[in-house]
Amino acid sequence: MIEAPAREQILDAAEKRARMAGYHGFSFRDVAEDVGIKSSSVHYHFPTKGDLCEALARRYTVRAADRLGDPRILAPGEGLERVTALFRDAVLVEDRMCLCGMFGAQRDALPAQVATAVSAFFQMILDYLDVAPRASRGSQNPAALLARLEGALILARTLNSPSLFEDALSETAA
Amino acid sequence: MIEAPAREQILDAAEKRARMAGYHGFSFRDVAEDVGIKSSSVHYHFPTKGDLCEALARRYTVRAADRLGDPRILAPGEGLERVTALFRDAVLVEDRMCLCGMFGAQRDALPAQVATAVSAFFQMILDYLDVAPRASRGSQNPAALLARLEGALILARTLNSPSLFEDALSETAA
DNA sequence: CGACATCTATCTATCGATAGATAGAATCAT
DNA sequence: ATGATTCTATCTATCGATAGATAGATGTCG
Repeated sequence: MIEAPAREQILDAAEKRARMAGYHGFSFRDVAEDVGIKSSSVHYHFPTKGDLCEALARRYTVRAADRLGDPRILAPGEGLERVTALFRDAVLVEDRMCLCGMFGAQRDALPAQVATAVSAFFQMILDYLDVAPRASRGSQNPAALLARLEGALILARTLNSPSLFEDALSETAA
Repeated sequence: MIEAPAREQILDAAEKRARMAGYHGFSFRDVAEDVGIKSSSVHYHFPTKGDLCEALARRYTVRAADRLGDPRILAPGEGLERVTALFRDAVLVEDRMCLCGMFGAQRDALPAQVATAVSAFFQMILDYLDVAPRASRGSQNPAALLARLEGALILARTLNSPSLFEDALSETAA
């Protein structure tokens, strides 16, 4: 069993915690204990909390973009499906909030470097949906879909009802 | 100029901060300084942070319900309009996140009493939309609208674009 | 009425715990 | 043995929370 590099383990632990409790809801010590090292070692890899959370948001964005792939080569409607799948996994598989949805809600309380990285995530998704072929003319505007996905995540998790996530994505009442 | 009761001033300050930074993003001292008293005086009115934030969520729910009124006496489509107006004011007038959207995102890191009060807010809105007359048959399912509003709030604020809020509410691409 | 008691709301001061962050020694790997 | 990494140890600041004192309003009762 090959150990993941410490830097990645730190990011994994920090992402998990940030997606549960938000920027101010976890500490260097929390992350260090999760990984099994000392908090000063976390500071070695990420000098400040802003650095750590900026890296978090960037990695989150890159991973999402990788999974989404090139939007120009998709069948009509598939872009929408792929973005939806990202958020469906967050609630059904990971049972966590979207990292950037969480940070975005707290944007007034974030270091600028983190807020910028979070903006980049949203812009990436919006651009992707804008370029991806639509299923029908005028269907699904990017901002509307993304907003609904972020909100559905909050709703389904708060009311403890994963099925509410799907409800919130359908046009007609449940 | 009649001073508002200390309890209300405390709730006002705490709500403002909670809607900017989340549950862990503000302290008793922050609130106390905003009001111009000592943190121990805040504890007098709200013994624990859970008590304070539960009161926050309850007041938030009552105020929203008051403003929404009785859904049964509304014209078709007006319920939807009224709920939308609530969130539009949050982004355009108050420039703050929805308190319960913020807390909901952090539900894993909240005292149970707060999480329960937040659930009650969402349930109140969903019930309201469910009872209010729809504009057309099968139009707008409650969970979909509420999700989109919460998400639109996050999106518009993160990307620093109030107009994105309206974009996210329209069906067709901007 | 006047004296005593209670209540309300705030204060000062402090608690133990934890926050983010840093310096410098020790250790590990190449 | 050099550079990368982790450690021990510590700092300052702040966290939520509590204790005890106080001032002033209110209430009770002889």
